[in-house]
Amino acid sequence: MARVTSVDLAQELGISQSTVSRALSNDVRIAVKTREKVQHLALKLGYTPNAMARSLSTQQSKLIGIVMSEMTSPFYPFVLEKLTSKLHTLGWRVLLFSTDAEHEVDDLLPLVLEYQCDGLLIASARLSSHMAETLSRHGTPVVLFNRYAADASSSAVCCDNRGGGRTIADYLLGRSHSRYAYIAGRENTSTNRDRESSYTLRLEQAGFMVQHEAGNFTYEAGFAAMQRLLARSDAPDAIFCANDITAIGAIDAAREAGVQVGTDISIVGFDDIPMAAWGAYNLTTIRQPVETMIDSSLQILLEAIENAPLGSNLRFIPGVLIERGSVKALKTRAKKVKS
Amino acid sequence: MARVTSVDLAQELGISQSTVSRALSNDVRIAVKTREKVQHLALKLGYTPNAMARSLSTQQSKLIGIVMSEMTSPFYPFVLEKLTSKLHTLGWRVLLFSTDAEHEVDDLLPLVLEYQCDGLLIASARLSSHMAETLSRHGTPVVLFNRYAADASSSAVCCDNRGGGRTIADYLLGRSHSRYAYIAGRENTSTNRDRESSYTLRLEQAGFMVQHEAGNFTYEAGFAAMQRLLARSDAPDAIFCANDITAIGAIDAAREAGVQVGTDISIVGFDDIPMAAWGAYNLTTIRQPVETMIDSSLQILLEAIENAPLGSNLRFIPGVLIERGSVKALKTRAKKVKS
DNA sequence: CTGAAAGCGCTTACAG
DNA sequence: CTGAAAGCGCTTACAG
Repeated sequence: MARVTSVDLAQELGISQSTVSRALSNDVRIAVKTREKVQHLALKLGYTPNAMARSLSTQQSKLIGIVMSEMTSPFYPFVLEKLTSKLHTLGWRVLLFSTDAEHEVDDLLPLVLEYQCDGLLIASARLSSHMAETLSRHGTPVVLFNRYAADASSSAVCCDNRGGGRTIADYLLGRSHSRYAYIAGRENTSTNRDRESSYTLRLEQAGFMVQHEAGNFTYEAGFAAMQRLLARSDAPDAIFCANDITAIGAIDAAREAGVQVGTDISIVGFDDIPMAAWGAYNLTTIRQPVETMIDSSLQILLEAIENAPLGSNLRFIPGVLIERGSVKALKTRAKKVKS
Repeated sequence: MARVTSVDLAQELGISQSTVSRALSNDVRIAVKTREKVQHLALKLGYTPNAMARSLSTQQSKLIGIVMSEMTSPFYPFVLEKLTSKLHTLGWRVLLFSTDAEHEVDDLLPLVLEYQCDGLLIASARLSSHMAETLSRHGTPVVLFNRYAADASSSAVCCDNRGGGRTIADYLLGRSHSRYAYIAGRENTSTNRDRESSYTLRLEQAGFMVQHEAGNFTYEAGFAAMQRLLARSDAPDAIFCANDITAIGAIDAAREAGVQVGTDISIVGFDDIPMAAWGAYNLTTIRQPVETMIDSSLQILLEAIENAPLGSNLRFIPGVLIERGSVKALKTRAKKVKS
């Protein structure tokens, strides 16, 4: 019942505890026979090193804190899963914190700090500059996933949302629609802002106005926004939604109203979550380069842990347009588009 | 840069470190003035207690390990989110481990043990009896979420899958279908077995055979299984799918083949994930009592942590049938059913 | 190659 | 109410 410690091993073997420690850590100069003896006994007795004690002594916890909200939206679980399993194989453990999307993560940080996380990854939550500063004072590197700080003080890796917005605008323009709209995500996110502003700008350059409907990245919001859009006298025939879930809600609303998606009207999403490919939706969207984003974040974070602070690092990774069936087909006599 | 410790506070204040510790822990007999002085300084200097040191000293980490696979399936993220946020408010932190569903969690356990988790929650992964034993030797309580060990050696809380299977059989029988089928999940899970066996048994009692198609809890498997089913000369008109995602795949396959779900054919799922309510699917299903399951698991686990081992504890919580549109309407002249 | 010892930052009897 | 001290279980210079 009482856990076996390195002292127990030492006593049993009649050697010093430091020797046991070295035998187990496997890399210091040590007699092969001693090492084998120790490791053998450790195995036999089911010895498990105490990570807390080790951390205290080495001053590193081998813990990465992950702060995540919206775990429930289909995009993030995938991220979380990949992140954890990659970290595990690299020898790190993850301490998970969840928060709701509206709030900044300030109240969580003390907890992260108590557990001496060696690094911190924040997905889909905001970090006040005050906290960014606390972290840097503690020497804890942080990288933001899929959003970036207004002041660019923290490292971040994002999908190139502006590029994506532009791509979609061009794509839609190429199909000669007449009225454009955007169904938004939460307004205070860089993700939403970047997607919208780039899309809108491009369309305006081409001489179109774009209608804006509020949303919050959810199915329900997409559904409701679409209903409002359809109720207008100047209902749009080309709609870019802040993310896939929103687009799926919009599609269901359109259908319920009897409008044919991909024929009467075009709807585009962003993310390429699995549901986008489901038969009922067949949604044209921008695929987020998740794997690359994950690898990138990890690389930046671990690098920062190794080599101490090295300033902030922003990375924008381009997504790719996935053409499916929710956009009207290209007309042969389409009007010419400049890009 | 160097983190401030209780010794720093003590020196600054000219008092002993033990007094600082007591002032901060907030509950021992201590002079009010001293306490205030200490807490004030702590705040000012941004002191953060070191949880590693505390754990080492108190012999409890305040860490709960959560092992989860299939994080990517829509059911689990919700569970994970709830679990973490509830644990947080109760003063626990969560150490997250992910594994793939096929494997047992044996290789992860050493890591869990190193970090001295006070308790362990395993969702959707199997635990070998050898490991269950190791855990109990270490005195680490464990509860399985949504599955149970064959030997019932570990505590577990599950949805009452057998009850659910029966409910669905009865419901379907009440609508007078003529040929029944089951699209399975992974065969080695208690969840799949319980849902299928109870469903099948009930139907057989009523004099029907049930066709079985293989699956693995995924959209793709549901889609493919449905295609196989439809290709048969004796294609079924009532299909229970191991979970909602499978059912959704099945619906898309049916539709693609031109069969009307809810009219020509009935499809029922299990879980009630958000997508089940989406307009395109409108799936009749059994709602898992997730909140209750979560509360129950937590209760059992935390109780076991407090009061040392108290044997295993199995809890089955009934789900509730959510009627939507994927099942044929009740015929007035339906044939009589005994339940 | 091995041992004795200090130290990581706390908590908590034990005295006073 | 406070302090001195031991102890939690490791790692890692420092000697030898």
